[in-house]
Amino acid sequence: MDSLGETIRKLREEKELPLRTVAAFLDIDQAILSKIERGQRNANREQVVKLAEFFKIKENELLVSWLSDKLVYEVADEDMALKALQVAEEKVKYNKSKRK
Amino acid sequence: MDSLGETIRKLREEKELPLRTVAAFLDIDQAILSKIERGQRNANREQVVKLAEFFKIKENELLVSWLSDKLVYEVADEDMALKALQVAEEKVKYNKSKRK
DNA sequence: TGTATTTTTGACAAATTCATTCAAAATAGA
DNA sequence: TCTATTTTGAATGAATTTGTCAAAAATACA
Repeated sequence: MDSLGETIRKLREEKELPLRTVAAFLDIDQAILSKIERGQRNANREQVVKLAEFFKIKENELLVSWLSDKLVYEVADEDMALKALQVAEEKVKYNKSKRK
Repeated sequence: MDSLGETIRKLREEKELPLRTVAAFLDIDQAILSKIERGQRNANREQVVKLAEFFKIKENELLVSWLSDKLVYEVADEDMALKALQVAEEKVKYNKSKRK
């Protein structure tokens, strides 16, 4: 149940790399990466894709992790969070079938 | 499977009220309400609560509709949309159990 | 038709949020 | 302690959101 931040921090620490190295690859300030790892900032799509490339993990897995983090953030503190997520699922399924 | 906008437009038309009337109750310009009804603008929490009050419907139902709209919007155009919603659900459940 | 009413649109401004940079402070390890 | 790394927060600028307003478009209906 790791967040994107926790996931990439673990990966980075496994390889014993400083923030600097990964940040350079992403072409961002290391302060930003530090914040992303601790969930204080949102990564953008491009950064997630590059992170997957850097750590050689499946891009889609990391994208799901990133997207779901954003969703959780969106409904945080709402009593109706779970219900809203379930209804959103229905809506997405409905839209999908409608588009065919 | 109605969006918040569709829901409140139907309610307003049932009662044959002009945008003006509902907008006045919400204390917003009728242009904004027009856009909310057609999904071009997001309502805020306060407006949703007032709309429920105005139309005398359950506040929670309208909040779920509003929240789920935002979630759908967030994952729109993403292939991983459904998966992300499911993972987000797991995360919310996990956080809930953890907070106890 | 013509007229009144309602709805939609888009330009604009204000307010708010968001991302980024930077340097200093805190932390960790030898 | 010395050094490298990480975290923090203030400052800035960019981007997004929010609302106002007036005109245009659509609608209703005599």
